[in-house]
Amino acid sequence: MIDLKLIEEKPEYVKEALAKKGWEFDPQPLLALITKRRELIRSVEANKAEQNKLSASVPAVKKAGGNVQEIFAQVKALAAENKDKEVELKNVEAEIKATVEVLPNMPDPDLEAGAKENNKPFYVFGKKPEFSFKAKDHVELAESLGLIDYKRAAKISGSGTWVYTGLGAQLEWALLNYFISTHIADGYTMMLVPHILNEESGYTAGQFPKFKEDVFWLEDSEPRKFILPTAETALVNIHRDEVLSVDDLPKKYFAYTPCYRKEAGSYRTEERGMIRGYQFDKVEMVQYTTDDGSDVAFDELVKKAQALLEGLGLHYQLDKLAAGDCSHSMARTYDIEVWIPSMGIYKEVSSVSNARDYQARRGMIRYKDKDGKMHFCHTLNGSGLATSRVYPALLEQNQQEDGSVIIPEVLRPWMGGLSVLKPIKK
RNA sequence: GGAGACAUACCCAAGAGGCCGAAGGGGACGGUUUGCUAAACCGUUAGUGGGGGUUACUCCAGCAAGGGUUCAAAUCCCUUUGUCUCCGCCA
Repeated sequence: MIDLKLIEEKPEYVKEALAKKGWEFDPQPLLALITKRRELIRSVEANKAEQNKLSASVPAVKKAGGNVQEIFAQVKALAAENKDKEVELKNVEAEIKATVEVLPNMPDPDLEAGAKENNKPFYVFGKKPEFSFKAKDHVELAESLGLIDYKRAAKISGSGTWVYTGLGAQLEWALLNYFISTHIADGYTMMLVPHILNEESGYTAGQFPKFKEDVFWLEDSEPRKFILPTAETALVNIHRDEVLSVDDLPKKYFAYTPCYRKEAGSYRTEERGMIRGYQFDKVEMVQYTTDDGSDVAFDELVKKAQALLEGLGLHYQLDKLAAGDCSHSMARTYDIEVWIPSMGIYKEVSSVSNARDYQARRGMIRYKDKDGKMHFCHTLNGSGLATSRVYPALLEQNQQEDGSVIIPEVLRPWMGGLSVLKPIKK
């Protein structure tokens, strides 16, 4: 949520910032509502003060044997007078909220305006592997190595899914273990969270109301609940409606969960295999920081995500996203994109974002500074990492002429020391 | 899933229609005493959100949340949420 005060004080500034995200925002109607709200409050509260004063005098008047009925009538009249305005005030406040809550976060000033095409890769690790043989894509590799069963997944679930089998499952688990143990070593607190969340959690994270169609909803839960599309949604709500102490910040968490997404209509034919599915595994990092601590935290999260990929020895590029490509709730996002040889493109494996106080305002996540003053926290999140693109990249980038795939050294402890995946004979 | 009990400040807890923004205790903080610690004693300790005012200050809301009854609600009624206990079911 954008600070209402800021909109009121610098409407043009907010308007221009949102324009960089491709969002048309006309502050005038909102400003009119804010003025209206203030007028109503003034009038409604003056009336209430009058009512309170009269009511408070009742016991004394009673004791003195005065006419209490007269006071009752007066207060009743005042209340009747106020009624319409109170309703109007409520409506105006609801309207203000509805207007502001759908606005995306403002991008940081240094971001390029515009969408995807203005993203700027600014760091590259490794280089594109060159194959002296005809390279296979990851679907072919996964099947020939006996790692993944797409057919049976379709049978038991449907398209957009897969089953990790045998060493394939072990490899997936090895990746997750590698991520998890790294985060623990870096001092992050491990969390295992519920996968079914209530609506407020989606609201605070900023996924609602705008993206309600993108998640899976449970039909028979009351109130309605949804299945998390990312562990961020859970982690960023852990301290909802809390006042943290400045001494406890930053708080550093990570969680492993599968992520469930509808991905309605987004399937593209070239995105075969596990590039895009309804369910994928991800380890997610989240930090809560002070309002001046989020830039440092952001750099740390980006470096951590990079380090994970570098540990695997995979070629990737680091992208600074243009304003319009940043997530709805985010002021700033860097993507780490791994090279998928068969597709000839880089695909996102990690997205590190700084929400600044956008989520904290929605969820009333605050902290008290040394002087006892209240501030909104800043929240940040970053994947560390999603396996569903790392896995294909790993298979494809590490494939050998004989169809085998080298297992990165960091994963071997969880693979029983195995160093190479070999094709299974049919 | 069924039945019941409960929800008050940092914690425990009183409170049963006006005298309650809320007793009492603990804790925390400050002070006195003390060679230090402990103890004792004294004091402070409702945060928050929203109006108004240059300030002093003042008003409105707020006793889980949302409605209602009433001139007046922590207190009565309804709904929701959460916690606990018992029963059923179950990994």
